[in-house]
Amino acid sequence: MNIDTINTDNVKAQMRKGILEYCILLILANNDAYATAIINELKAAKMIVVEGTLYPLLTRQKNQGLLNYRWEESPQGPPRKYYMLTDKGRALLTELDASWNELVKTIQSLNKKNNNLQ
Amino acid sequence: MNIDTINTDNVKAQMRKGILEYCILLILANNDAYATAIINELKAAKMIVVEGTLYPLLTRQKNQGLLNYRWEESPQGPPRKYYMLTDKGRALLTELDASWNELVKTIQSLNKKNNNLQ
DNA sequence: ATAATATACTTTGTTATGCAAGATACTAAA
DNA sequence: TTTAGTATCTTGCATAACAAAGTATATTAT
Repeated sequence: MNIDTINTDNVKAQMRKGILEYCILLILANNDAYATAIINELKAAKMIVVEGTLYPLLTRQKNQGLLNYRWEESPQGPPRKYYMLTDKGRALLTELDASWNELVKTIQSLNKKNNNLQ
Repeated sequence: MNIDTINTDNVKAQMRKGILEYCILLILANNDAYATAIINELKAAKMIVVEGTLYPLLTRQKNQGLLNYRWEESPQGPPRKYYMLTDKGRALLTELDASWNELVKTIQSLNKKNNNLQ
């Protein structure tokens, strides 16, 4: 997914597909985090995500320049890759916030129509 | 996507992928409609969808027993396939409404965290 | 008549991506 | 030195969104 594509026409269509990416940016906007912590946070929010999904996604976002990472030693076990938002990532997050709000409104309006007629 | 899968564990994960399906059920809950009309309604809501996406999706939902259709003559042009919700489709729509609300709350809570810390 | 245009449905091939499953690697404790 | 726990990464499969082309029907213009 190209960041420039998101910004133009089909924001909501891209939002539809990008909710997981959006959630990751939201989590990282709060705190730098490593993959397992992100998975746990998503699980706590009842959004099941597995490693085979998350790792490639983080790599993709990093390659797009949305994220960076640093290695940190763990109190127990192998070192952890802590991801953090870049400026570009923060900029995209701001746009995705707007797209998300639009999507919510769109679905509200589709719902409202039904309520009016029932 | 299996209707029984949706109802159990990973509602939000399925919701993420199923927003377009959700929108179609929402539109059809309002009025029976044929494909071109559905596309226009989604375009009006700035959710770009093309024929190559919509037609297979409608067929899928019909095969799952969520939709039925009837043929209707058009004032101009070839006959139209009007889709309508089945009872099963309405039941799923009710569940997806709940899942959607949960997803909105989840993202609100991820957002709230950030606001509290800034 | 018939060619052109508009409308509508369908199919094909490509690409992307979510996931299950397994592989690799580091650390600590038994 | 083997087991258990934590963590990252990879592979192979299935699904699905899309672009693009194809098929079919009806109307209008020539």
